[in-house]
Amino acid sequence: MDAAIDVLRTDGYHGASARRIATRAGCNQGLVFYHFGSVANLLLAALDAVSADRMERYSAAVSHAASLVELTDVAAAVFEEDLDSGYAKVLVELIAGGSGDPAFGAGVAARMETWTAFAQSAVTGAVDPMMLAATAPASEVAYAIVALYLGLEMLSHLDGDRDKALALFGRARTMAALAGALGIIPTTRGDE
Amino acid sequence: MDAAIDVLRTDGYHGASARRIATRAGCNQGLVFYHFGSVANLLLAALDAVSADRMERYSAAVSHAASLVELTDVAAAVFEEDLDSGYAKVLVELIAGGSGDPAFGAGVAARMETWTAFAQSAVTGAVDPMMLAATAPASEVAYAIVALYLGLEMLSHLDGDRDKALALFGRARTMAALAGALGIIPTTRGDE
DNA sequence: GTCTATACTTGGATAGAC
DNA sequence: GTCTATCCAAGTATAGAC
Repeated sequence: MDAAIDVLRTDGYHGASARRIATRAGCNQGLVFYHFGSVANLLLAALDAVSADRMERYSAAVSHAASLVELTDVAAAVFEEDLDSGYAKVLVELIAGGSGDPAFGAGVAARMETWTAFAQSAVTGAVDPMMLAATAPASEVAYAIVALYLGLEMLSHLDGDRDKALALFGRARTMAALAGALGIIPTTRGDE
Repeated sequence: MDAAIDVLRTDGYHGASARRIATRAGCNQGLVFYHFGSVANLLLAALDAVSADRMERYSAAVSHAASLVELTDVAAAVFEEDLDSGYAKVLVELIAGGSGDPAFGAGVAARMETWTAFAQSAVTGAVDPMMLAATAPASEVAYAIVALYLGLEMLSHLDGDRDKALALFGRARTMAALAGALGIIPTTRGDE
């Protein structure tokens, strides 16, 4: 499974064949089918591993953020981690590659809901309920955040330029600080 | 080329082989290589055709929008068109599938810049320069818009649910109307 | 320009020895 | 559980007849 993640990272969905993964893992190609039944199952299992790993990191980072400004800081930090570590590529490759096969796409879609749920809880925890009521429900905000995050990861590793995306995180930070200074939003967040 | 677009739409990047495209076009597989040299070149040519087609539609729609509210309306309309017509799928498949091959990815990335440039001109045309100066430069806004648009298209055709994305466009419309009513932004836009 | 035929490669998946 | 060996399908690309 580590080999599957590694191959996805370096060779993409297209290159993630049973043979290549097995070679990377230093074992035989037949074992993929013995243990996972199919390559698609192995890739989904790899996605689960990556998701669990990143979710742990995200949860820890978000729980330490006491204000919206700090939240934008951790968002920028984990975003950069995703790009540097190649986890972003793994996710994007699977989302994109999987959209061809309906069954595989459904599996990926189900795993994305974990992330929208996480984003939603982060939003409700960090933003004033009054503010949400005046603008948009947390579920919509969460969906938009996940979509934006995904789009930024795609564009960033497509043109190999992470600076544009990081500039946006910096911009969000500035605006959050401004909103806090103006008293529009609280500078510390309440209990979740 | 029409066949290439059609195959990308129905079978995705994975299924877009020379054989299948040729079959769809009712001709022979060898012709792909005679006319385009490789499958990748054909796909890039198909992307150019789709992009030109959609750009024409987008430009016409945006030029008719006289206010930010109307701009959100046309954005929602063309977004739904993209999903229904399958153009969104073509784009997403190529972006995602192409990220595996560096050369192909570079070709796709170059074609994306056309869209960020378009988004930037739409932003500068529709938003008060004072407002931009106070928040973020048009280039950053444009990049964010393209990323969000891309992410929404991916998520929408991944889970087969366009309602969540369309709800966001409706929300943007409401907020634009609210901002206009409060006098934060002008209700009609100036010359470009 | 378009076709047939073909060489070559790679991939998914299974059977069976150990 | 892991290996070798193998089958079969599908892909890219080219050569050559027409």
